[in-house]
Amino acid sequence: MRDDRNYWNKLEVLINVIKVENGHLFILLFKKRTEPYKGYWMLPSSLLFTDETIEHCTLDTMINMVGYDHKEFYHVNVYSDKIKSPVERVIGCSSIALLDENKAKKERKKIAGFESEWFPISDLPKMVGNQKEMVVDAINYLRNCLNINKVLKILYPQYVTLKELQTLYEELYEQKLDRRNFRKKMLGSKIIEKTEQKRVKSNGRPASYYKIIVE
Amino acid sequence: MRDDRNYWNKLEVLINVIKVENGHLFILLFKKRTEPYKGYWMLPSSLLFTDETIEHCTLDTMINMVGYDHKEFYHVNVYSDKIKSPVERVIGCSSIALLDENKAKKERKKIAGFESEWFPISDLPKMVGNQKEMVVDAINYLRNCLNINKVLKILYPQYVTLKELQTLYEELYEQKLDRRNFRKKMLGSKIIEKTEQKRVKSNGRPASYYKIIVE
DNA sequence: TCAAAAGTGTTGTACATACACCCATGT
DNA sequence: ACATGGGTGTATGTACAACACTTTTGA
Repeated sequence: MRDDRNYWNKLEVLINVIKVENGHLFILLFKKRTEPYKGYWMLPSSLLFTDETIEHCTLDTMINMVGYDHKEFYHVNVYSDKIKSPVERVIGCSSIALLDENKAKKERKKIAGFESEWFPISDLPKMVGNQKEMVVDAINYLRNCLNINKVLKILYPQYVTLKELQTLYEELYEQKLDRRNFRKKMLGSKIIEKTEQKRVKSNGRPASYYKIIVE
Repeated sequence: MRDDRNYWNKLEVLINVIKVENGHLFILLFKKRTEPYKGYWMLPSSLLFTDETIEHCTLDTMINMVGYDHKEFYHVNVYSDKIKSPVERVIGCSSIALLDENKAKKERKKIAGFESEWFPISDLPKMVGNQKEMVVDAINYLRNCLNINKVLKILYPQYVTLKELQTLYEELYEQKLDRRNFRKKMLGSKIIEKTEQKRVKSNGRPASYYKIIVE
């Protein structure tokens, strides 16, 4: 039992909380108020208790630190090489939480003592340790490993305009698309369906809302 | 420092060592010789030392337990919920090692005391704990997350026949393909290039060898 | 000369691209 | 009436699917 000590390690879970707004992706970061890295931004995270599952710890962090009632997470990667704290090595276990549009707009409970802000994924602030690399990994995971249709269904549980979808595709895959061809492709692929509702605000002609139909 | 104890956890790395033979994928497993799960098969694995990186531990396991000089690994997932040992929870950190065809044929040093065998990925034996699920996850990762062209380049560093490639595609994506269309697509996609060499053995007409050209 | 596997060509269809004009609304 | 963004159609090219016959080898 004594030489078990050689195998003790600390872990923390880190969450890439991601929302969409007008087709643009944003990530929720917290400002660090103590040294080291005072003033830098960081992912929401918690240390993993002995015998606790990573899933449990992630959920707990989401509720108690981030303030969303959200249960679906996607594991991205594990980081054991970079040293965040000068005292000891902590293994980082990073995941993605994809918020649906309505949840992101309304439901968050702000937690006292944590200054937080949404950042566009294309314009991240200075971040603690190797966490910027973690965010890049998470976005790549979103892009390459997750099924785009399911992602859309999660982000837009009710309805969405074609403009928003196109912006999202363009941002995610980093290429401009022709509006007319994009529309044809989306409608032809049977993953969206026109509704009778229309967007109310808007400058020019009101856009129709479409429903995402997957599975 | 004392209450740090609440955060101590044990980790083990596990490796899905995968090779290809005649277009079919195989995984290397070891037979467990002690209870619990005596006689069941398991992934090569080691406990992670304090402060050791996962990458280092994985490499070490590859050399000392598996017997290949192999350096490229792809992280798949982390498992903290299932209990493999009745005594305490160990967090499993699983990765893939894709062996190139020649290495898999020749270079392995057998390690004393470990009975091992290659199993087709479609026909796994009874396995320790939740490890069969880990293998399924790894194959899905190979299928969905890794770039197929790079995978081919790794598996076949020198040359390959179109038949082998087609078998591999069919096994990985679980669908039959038309031989003529497959050939046209591969040759048109510029990822392979005909060589002057031909396969020597073979029953019927000898197949040309093709070189995989990526990047 | 036969069996076994490799190699080749044509045609129709579906999908992607490129591009220009009309429509519904708020100001 | 005009500015703003939404919505539509057509022509062309490219990629893929379906399909049957010929070639090269070993036995």
